Amino acid sequence: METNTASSPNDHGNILVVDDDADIRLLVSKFLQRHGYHVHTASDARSLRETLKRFSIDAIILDVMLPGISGIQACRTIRQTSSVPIILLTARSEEDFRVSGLEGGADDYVTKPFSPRELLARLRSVLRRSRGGDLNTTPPDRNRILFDGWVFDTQRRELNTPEGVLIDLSTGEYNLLVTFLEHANRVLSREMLMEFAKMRASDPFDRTIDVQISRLRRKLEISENAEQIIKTVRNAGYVFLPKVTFE
Amino acid sequence: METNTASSPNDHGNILVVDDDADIRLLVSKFLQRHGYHVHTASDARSLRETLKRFSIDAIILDVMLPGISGIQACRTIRQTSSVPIILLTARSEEDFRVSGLEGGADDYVTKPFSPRELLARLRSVLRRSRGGDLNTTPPDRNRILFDGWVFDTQRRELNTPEGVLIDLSTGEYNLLVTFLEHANRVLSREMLMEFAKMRASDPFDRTIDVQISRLRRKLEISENAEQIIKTVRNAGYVFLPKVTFE
DNA sequence: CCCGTTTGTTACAAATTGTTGCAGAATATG
DNA sequence: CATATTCTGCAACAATTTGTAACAAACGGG
Repeated sequence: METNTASSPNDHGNILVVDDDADIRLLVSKFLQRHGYHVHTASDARSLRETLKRFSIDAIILDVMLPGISGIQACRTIRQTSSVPIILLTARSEEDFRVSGLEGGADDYVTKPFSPRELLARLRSVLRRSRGGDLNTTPPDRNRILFDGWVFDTQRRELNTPEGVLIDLSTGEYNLLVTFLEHANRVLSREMLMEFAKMRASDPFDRTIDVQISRLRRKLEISENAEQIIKTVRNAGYVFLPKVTFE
Repeated sequence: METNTASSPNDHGNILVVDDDADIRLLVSKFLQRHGYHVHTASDARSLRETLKRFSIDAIILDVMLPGISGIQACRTIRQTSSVPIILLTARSEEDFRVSGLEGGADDYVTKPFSPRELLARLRSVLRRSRGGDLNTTPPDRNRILFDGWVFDTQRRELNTPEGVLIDLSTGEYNLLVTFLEHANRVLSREMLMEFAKMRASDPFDRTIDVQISRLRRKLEISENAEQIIKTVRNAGYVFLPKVTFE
């Protein structure tokens, strides 16, 4: 078991990161430490249990795929003895896990590959709700997302321009935008985009995504705000450029 | 038998949670405890009886599916010796249970998967009526549901626009709206909608639900309030957009 | 049994998404 | 630097999915 409890100026709480991939453990740990959290790590179910026994943990970040045990199982096990907030890390195309994960007692989930910024937002939200004692009362509040002055309401599925004009999005445009927002500042391949945005299976030469991007861009250009939002990366895919703020 | 009587600052009463699924017992217990109730739990009919004998219980939350005994049976049995309020937990597609459950002496029911918020609302309502001593006089008062300024009275089956105009709904429209309200902000497939809204079995190409949605929408558009309420999700189903408040 | 109301069916219109082709941009090649 | 090659943008069209009017069947109250 690794315990990585480097102290930080302001202590926002003890977080336990559980993942069998050492890279991810390290990445997440460093990031959270920089934001004032104490971080413990564990790589399997056994060390998870031990850490929970030995330390007072405020929240757990848990990969759904652990060697030997599913994250859902782990989730239930934890829930038998504790109501500590849990955020699941799910790989793409594991929507089933996300649903059953929430049923299994998780409080929120983040899809890999995730932006640390998003993870942080979710963590804060979960901790806030946990302290308020109403973790199960309110659903995960992933509803308002801001970028470049735009406001996107995921609950109402509406998009407002910086000028406050309501733009309406088709289902496909909505799915695509959500995908970008959840993986902002990262180059997404056409393949990933199609999968995340729930489009139907992609032949290698499928240009559907290009057309959908084109349609989304047209709507995002309506604003005076001249900044480019979705940038093409030749031979790779597309990136969503603006800084994204959750909630 | 488990007894889980952690004390809470304000004591709102002793609740007995009966379910064979440990996860649900735990989830519900924690939640109710956080809201100031003493919680006892039982996993089968025998421990239910024992708990009732040993403690003064103010309300029972009872899963209809218990190993060895139907919740309805349990309900009747309890009623032979007590008039304690009972809330049934029913899985979906157990509509029969809901009806016969109320006949069997239950005071209200909640359909799984349920929001803890809704359960709490029902529990409060049942306790309030119980203390007033008029539990059998008045039907379950799951009556006021608010969304986007609209007021829906399930008892009278009436819907009022934000302007206060009364809209009347047919049975089918009522069922559909209730389904949406109980599962707001969630994409519901046509299949689920048909099942929940008690329409007759659905062939894969049945468009009945679309037509019913269309009819409901027409009534919901009467208000000046231009906001869209039910949104179509292509290839998936429909979502009810507004935030819903039970009271 | 009649009649008004509600619900189910069907057909066609409208909206959305997928496909293709070509023009133009970006990059590689000579 | 000129040209060839590859890749992307997007208009135009095709296919799919949804909206809803219009009609038929089923229901319910006298």
